[in-house]
Amino acid sequence: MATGRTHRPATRSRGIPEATVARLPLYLRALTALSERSVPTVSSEELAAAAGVNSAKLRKDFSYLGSYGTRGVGYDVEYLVYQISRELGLTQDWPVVIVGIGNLGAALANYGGFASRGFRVAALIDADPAMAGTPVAGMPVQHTDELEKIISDNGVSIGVISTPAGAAQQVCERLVAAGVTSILNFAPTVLSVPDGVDVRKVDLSIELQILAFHEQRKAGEDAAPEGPVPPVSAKQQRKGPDGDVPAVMPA
Amino acid sequence: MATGRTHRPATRSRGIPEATVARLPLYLRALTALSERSVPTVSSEELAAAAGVNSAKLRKDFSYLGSYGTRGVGYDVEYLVYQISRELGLTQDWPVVIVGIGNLGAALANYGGFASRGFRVAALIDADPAMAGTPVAGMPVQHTDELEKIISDNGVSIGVISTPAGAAQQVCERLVAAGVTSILNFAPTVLSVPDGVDVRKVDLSIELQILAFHEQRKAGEDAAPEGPVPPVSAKQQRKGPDGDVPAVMPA
DNA sequence: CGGTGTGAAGTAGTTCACAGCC
DNA sequence: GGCTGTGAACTACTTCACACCG
Repeated sequence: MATGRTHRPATRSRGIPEATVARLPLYLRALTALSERSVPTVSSEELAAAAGVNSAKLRKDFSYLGSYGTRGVGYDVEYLVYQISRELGLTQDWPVVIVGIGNLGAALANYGGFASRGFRVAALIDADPAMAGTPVAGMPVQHTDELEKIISDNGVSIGVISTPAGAAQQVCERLVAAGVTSILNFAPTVLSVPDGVDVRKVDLSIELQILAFHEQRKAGEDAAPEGPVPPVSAKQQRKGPDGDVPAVMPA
Repeated sequence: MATGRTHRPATRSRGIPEATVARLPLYLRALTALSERSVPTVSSEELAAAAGVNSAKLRKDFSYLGSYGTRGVGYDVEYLVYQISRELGLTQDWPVVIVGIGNLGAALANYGGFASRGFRVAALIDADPAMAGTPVAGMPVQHTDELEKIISDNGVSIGVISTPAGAAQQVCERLVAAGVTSILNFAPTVLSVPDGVDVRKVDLSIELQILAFHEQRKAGEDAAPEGPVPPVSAKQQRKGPDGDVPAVMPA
């Protein structure tokens, strides 16, 4: 999964578990597909399969929202789409700004999945004056100087950061100062934000590293390559978890 | 957090909890930064702050890898960098292919964070013959026809899918058939794969939807807009979780 | 002392299995 | 008969708090 989060750990919003919230968009996507094919109802089993989870989990998840199904029948597709959309807050319009219009920022600006879910790209912002004017995804790129004005004029509360790592914290602070309270961070840095501001992090290289970990396991335990980095100083014993770390790197 | 995962739930790789694995790249990044500033040792407290977690969690995480710290002192930065890299399998070279060179694929191809961690982009693949030859990030884009040959010639075991949703499952199947066993999926679809293949999913719009959920809470419970979608038929009672769902949408 | 390493306690999330309703 | 909704059991993860060691 994409990863990281920074959350007030108390006040778990109105009793819906975080893990459930994270799956609602998945259900919503599956339901939307069914809706487009004019399927009137689904069972938890079918919907779970489409969303890639098991049916007990799905039923438990829905039970936090209310009793929206019909025993012996299943769930009404249109009705559930509406309920989940409302729960997620997608029945309203969310203006977002994207800061940092490099390759990734441009990809985000062009990404159709935003508009289709109540998210509206209110502005594209970049620090490079040379980009100003050049349209990306049919919108003009505006200069960072305008950031505060754009945020307040448009009532933006969600910001996307796709700048280089070095610029991210500073951009974050300006966004927050201007009134943004939710941030989606693509820059490979830990952002620090005041309480009350949510940060979600998407980190491409972290995802690959997690895959590499599992991939390595599949390949079987090969001998580790020689250990180039000695420890602080001579030590007596290093206990590896269960017997790797041959005899190479410590002592 | 980026999201989704598809894992053999048994065989939790050699006893390192999945949640810990997901944080190792974070620690590694923080350690690398310290290493570049030639800091010789860190305490769990300092490192935890840099990685954005609490120190108890960090110490527990490291305890799964082995006893790599020194009581009263902290952790040797270089040594830990090596241990975590090795644990994650980053001491070896991982050739990856990126399939689907649209905006996002191009962004990924240009992303520096891959190369710096043992990941090498072995090929860029796209279905559009018009793209063949046009270099992206200094590499030629190759046609999908070559996919199988590229995978086996380069011994690729990790594939990145950044195609449109409609093409993703088919691409996935070809990758798997050709020998790929780990997939990072950016397409907004649930991929189905045989056992033994890992899929991680990064979904931009899901992350925004999760933010919107929390954002909505902060704004306070406003009246929900009128409910445009009636349920299956007239019903007696709908119990919302604790008293929303005014009187509008059911019955 | 100071800071790691870790059992024990606490909390969150998942799965089971079945009562209850359509 | 079929399928939802949910307590109860279980598993995973986190946090506490302190023994132990450099």
